[in-house]
Amino acid sequence: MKIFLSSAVNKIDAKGRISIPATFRTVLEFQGYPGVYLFPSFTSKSIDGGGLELINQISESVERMQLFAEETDALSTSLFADTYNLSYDQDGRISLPESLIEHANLKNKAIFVGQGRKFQVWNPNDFEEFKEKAKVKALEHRNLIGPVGLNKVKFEEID
Amino acid sequence: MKIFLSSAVNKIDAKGRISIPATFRTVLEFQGYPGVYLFPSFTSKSIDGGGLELINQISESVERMQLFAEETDALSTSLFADTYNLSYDQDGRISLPESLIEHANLKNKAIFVGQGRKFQVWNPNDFEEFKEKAKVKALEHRNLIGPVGLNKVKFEEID
DNA sequence: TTGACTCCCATAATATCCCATGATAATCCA
DNA sequence: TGGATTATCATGGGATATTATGGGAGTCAA
Repeated sequence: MKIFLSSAVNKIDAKGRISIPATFRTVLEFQGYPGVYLFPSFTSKSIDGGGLELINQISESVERMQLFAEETDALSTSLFADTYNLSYDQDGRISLPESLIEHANLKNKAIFVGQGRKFQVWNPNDFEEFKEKAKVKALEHRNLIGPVGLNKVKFEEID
Repeated sequence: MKIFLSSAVNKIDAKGRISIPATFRTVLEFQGYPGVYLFPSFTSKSIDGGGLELINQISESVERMQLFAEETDALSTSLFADTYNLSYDQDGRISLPESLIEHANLKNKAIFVGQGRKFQVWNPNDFEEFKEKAKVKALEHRNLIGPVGLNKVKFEEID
């Protein structure tokens, strides 16, 4: 199984384009579709991204939930209304929609952060901040982590 | 799998025409028919829209209720009487019927909102309101969804 | 005629295609 | 092994295509 690993800072050029890291494109194409799915993260000022597998998981779970019509509308709106399916050009670049740029506070650089099944896109500064805060939190919970000193911290969102 | 994703605000021009977003047209045409099905939403002041797949799903579920002939009649009447099958011109525009415009309180702009297997058309202002409420409602269900459900952060040591 | 509705064309903004470059990484081979 | 060649990648920019939208001209019915 191929997953999204490591991170990379790329430029947003004058036309608003940004390269998706080649390693991420490999994963996306492995999933059977030459494009990427992006939506604002619910929990942070960043963009969540993934391929076919991610979007399939989401829509299947919506279908399976058997909600009342009203709730289905509400749920599928907040899931799909801000989700974009962008196909990248032959150089691997996409142009991000305005609403995602705003949500993630992106200027002229963005960092792609691998997170296994999905990845995130951050303003590099905001991500550093997030990392710092997370590290502090981790230190507070040091006793849960183990006997050895904390060298680096790996961040991963789980359900 | 092609589904209705993302959202776009388009203008209703002096002649009453409005463009269906190109991405939505792609989905509609993928479903095998160059046209769109529209009907007033039961639960909100908006228009429900979709292609062949949506209308097939609806008629199938109506037929499955044949046991209760009377109610089926009532239901199918209210479902189909206000459903319009509009084909768009070569520029991708339709003219909305008066009854739908009224139901959705449309003025000179409308937002097309992707919801997976269907989409909705709203007055942009009304939609903003709905979206806020939808977010709250959706959060109640999000933890059941899976990979993007209410995320916690997991801390883990690596070398 | 008038008004409603096509079909067709014009346009401006944007997105995409295609090629060039410089930097870095990978490969090769004497 | 080390130096040179080749690939790969991110990025810049010109050319082209697509999209939303405005408006003209033709059709049809009342």
